[in-house]
This record gives sequence, structure tokens and C-alpha cells, in this order.
Amino acid sequence: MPELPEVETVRRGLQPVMEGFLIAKAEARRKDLRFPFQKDFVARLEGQTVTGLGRRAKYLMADLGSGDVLLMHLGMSGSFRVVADEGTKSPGQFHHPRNEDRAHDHVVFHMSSGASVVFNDPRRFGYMKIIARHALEAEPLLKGLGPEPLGNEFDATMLARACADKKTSLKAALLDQRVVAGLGNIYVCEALYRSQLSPRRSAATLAKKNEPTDHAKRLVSAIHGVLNQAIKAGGSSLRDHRQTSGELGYFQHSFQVYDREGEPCQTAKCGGIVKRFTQNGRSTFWCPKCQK
DNA sequence: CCGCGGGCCTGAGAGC
DNA sequence: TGCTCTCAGGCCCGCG
Repeated sequence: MPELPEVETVRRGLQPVMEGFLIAKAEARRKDLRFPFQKDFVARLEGQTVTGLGRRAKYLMADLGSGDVLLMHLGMSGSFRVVADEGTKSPGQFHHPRNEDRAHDHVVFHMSSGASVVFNDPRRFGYMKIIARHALEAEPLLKGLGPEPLGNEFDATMLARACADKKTSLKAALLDQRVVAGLGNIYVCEALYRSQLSPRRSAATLAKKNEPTDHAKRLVSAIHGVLNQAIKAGGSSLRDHRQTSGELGYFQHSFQVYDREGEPCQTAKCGGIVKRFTQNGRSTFWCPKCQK
């Protein structure tokens, strides 16, 4: 589920109840999520102050007073919710049927702020791992990640360079977290549509004689635009994503191609129809008439 | 090294 | 109603 805008929305929701507070008690209610929890997982959290809550690509990273960092990934169906006190319903939970299914509440952080932070993940593709801060650079989960799409180093020159030697489609290149880190299926489809580039186009066509093409520049601004708008909207809620308050994100109403197979293309005078096909095992939505 | 397809899980929705 | 099948915001792994 969660791509960069959803993870960033979650980060902003958790920050006020976690940052500067102590994890009074932590619960891991099963032995594993996607991977087994580390044996000392709970012990390394309890009693620690969360000194900062950051994000890298689709990972949340909680800095702890001990010098450890708690790395959290939401997988496909993970969500966090903040409750005033575990067991007490907070406003917003009532219209959150998926999260009322407590069977999938796998991790709970009871904060000294009085809030509890509950991680729910039906499919259990999510995971958490504690790493010493000095070992972050060597951490395999983070090691190959490309630049942040909203960071300073991500621009047309960098993107074109990263794609220049690729043998794959532009769609696949943008989903490759080594090229740029944080995009997923929705925002790649939307950014390609907005830049009028075909998902089938060879990734290498973003560079010409080692220089970024106009296509690359258009694509970078489309990526910036769609991510910023989606963050403003609290992300996209299709099935699982919720803001930590339980409220829905609403960027799904602004999708122009994703999940809109058969609908008319929204580009003025295009007259095309949104199509869908499978690329590398994932659905691609696009307008064949205006994306070239 | 790279790119691709399979697999990991549960649940929703469609079709019969 | 209930079964079976497909599909889903991701990513690791093994294969060629």
C-alpha cells in the first residue's frame, strides 16, 4: 500500500505523540511479521526516548536515546493508529473497520505521552528492525537505496544518468528503489501520465549523449508535483491506508489513470481511453494516446 | 552485475 | 449463501 506520500503522512501523524517521549512499554504480539522479530526487540525499545522520527524512502526511522534506530516498513497493508490509551476508542476509529479487527494489531508502543501507537498489518509484509546508528550505513535494507525524490540530489541530470545504462522500461526503472527511492505503482503511473511519457518507453531514452532530455526534466517535475500534492492530501486510501487519526487520505480522488481503466483520458481534447496492462507483474494504467 | 518471475500473506470482490 | 478465482500502495530471492 504505502508509497512515499502515505509513509510521510504516517510520520507526521506519529511525530507529535512519539518524538520527545519515552517508550514506557512495547509489545510484539507475535514472533514475526515478514521476518522474525529480533530476540531483544522489546528490551531495546522499552525505557528509550524517541529523539526523532524520520523517513527514508518508504521506511520510518525512530531515533532512540540509546543510539539505536528503529526501522519500520509498512509493506502492503500496514497502518499505524494513535489511540489515547490502548483499549479506549478514539474518534475516527469507528469508521475504520479494518483496524477494528484487533487480530492484526501486531505491535504496540505505549508512550509516556499517554498515547499508544498501534501497528496493524493483515498481510504481514511489513517489518521492524532495530539497528545501531553507527551500523546504518552498512544496513542491507537501506544500502542500495537511490535518492529521495523530493530531496536536492534528485534532478533530471541524476535521473537520466541512473537510467542511461538500463535495459528495462521506464516504468520498471522508476519502480526500482535503486534509481529513486519511495515511488510505487500508483505514483509511477500518475507521474508518467502527467509527463506524457509511455511506461513502455526504454528507460535509457531519458539521456542523450549523457545529458538529460526534456523528457527527463518533465518527468522530474511531474514526480515532484504528484508527490507533493499527495502528501498534502494525506496520501491515497484505496484499501488499507489511513492517517494515524483513522481518517482517510483523499488523493485517490485525484488519480488520473491509476485504477481508472476504461475511463476517458482527462487531458483536454485527447479523447483517449485509460488502458491497463501488466508490466513486471504489476498493473500499469496509462493513456496510449497521449503518453509517448 | 542485471532483469524477471515467483513467493510471501490476508481479504475483498466478481462470477458462478 | 458459499465456493473459487483474481487481484492488491512492496520487496527479497533465485534463476538465467
